[in-house]
Amino acid sequence: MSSPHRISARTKLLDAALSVVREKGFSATSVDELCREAGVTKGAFFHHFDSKDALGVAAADYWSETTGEMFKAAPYHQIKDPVERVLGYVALRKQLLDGETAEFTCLVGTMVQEAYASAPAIREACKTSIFGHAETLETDIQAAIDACRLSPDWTAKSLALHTQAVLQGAFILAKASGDKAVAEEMVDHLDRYIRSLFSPTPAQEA
Amino acid sequence: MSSPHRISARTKLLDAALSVVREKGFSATSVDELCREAGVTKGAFFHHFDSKDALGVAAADYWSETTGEMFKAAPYHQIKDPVERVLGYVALRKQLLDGETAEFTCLVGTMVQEAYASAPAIREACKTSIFGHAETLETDIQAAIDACRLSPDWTAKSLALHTQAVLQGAFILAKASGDKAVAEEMVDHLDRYIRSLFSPTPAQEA
DNA sequence: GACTACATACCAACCGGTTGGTATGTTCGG
DNA sequence: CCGAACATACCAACCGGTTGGTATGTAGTC
Repeated sequence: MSSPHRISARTKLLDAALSVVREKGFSATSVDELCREAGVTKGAFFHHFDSKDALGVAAADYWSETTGEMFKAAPYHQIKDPVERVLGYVALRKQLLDGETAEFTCLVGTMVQEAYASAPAIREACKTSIFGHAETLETDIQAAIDACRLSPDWTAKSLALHTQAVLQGAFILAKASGDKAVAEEMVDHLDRYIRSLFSPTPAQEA
Repeated sequence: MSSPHRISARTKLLDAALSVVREKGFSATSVDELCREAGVTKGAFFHHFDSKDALGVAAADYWSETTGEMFKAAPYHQIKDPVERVLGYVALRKQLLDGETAEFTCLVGTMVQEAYASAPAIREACKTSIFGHAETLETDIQAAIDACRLSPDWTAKSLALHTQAVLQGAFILAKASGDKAVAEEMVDHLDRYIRSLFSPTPAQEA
């Protein structure tokens, strides 16, 4: 896997894929362009990946790994109160909406839109990435449900997925408008919704 | 515009674009395939559209028109209570999650992901479509705010856009999982959020 | 007979993928 | 410790098919 070489062509190609695919989409990105961006030749590409689709799968897995490590190391995990921990995650996601559009949007969310029907392997890798990340949130949400002694008519899993849906939708609106402020407002609504779910309401105090 | 001919090649091409682009994405859809699907030749294509990108813009506009008419004729508009009218829209969106994935997902949401950085004209057309549709909701949301005598720290516009973000995100999760039930759950969360915003809470009864 | 609405035939550029090859390890019997 | 046998990582050139786009022809309508 990790050879003692400086930086392998494989890693350079995956890094190139993260930036180029997020800017132009998967099918609009050519293998030649990926190689140019990575500074390697086409021979190197097809030495490491059987096909362009295989690169797509590897890129999704690479995305899961790198972002997974980043979220795992994030400070919000140290918040004691489980509700505040969930809100800490949301705050982090808002904070991450920085820089150019292609830099804060989601690789797998972009790819799955193009590949869900034509490239089953890519769709599966994207599903694993999104739903796997949601699972890391699910634990905290369940802890918050337990701490508040709620018996909601929604599940921790569905709320975890909802956060991902809001973020993916926010990315689309940011791309359409060219304005990340819109995405920030969507995250604010998500924050408000989660607070409402964990705040006692008259109806729930039966 | 509307010639007396049975169905013009232009319309056939636009209809073909709606289905093919939603299934394979914009750049993975070739002009040849569009022509094949529409049953016309390439000459007809470039007679009606200056370029493939121009077809993309026209398809986004066509999408705005057709879906716009559909929503305008929807029965939820006749609901008297403004809050229930907004919830009626959400219920309709949930109801529309039917059939194959490519049949209920959003053309412009799919296209803008690929074109936002490389095709400004397409991005603009998609922005107009999404934000224009949100505006039709904004009116009802504002009426609901007024009817409930709320002074919220969010705007009717941002909530209208939030509904679109949730829906777009729900489409992505449905594509990734291959399961529209996930999308339905996301819409349920949206419904719950909107109800919470228009329900009086202890904090707001000052 | 001019104009619109298409069809036919074609092209240069680019696409994903393959080829034959080299340079640099790594393995292991003697 | 040596060197044959093999593996890995990469490169430059090339291939057939497809791409978006064009040039030209033609049937029907005002």
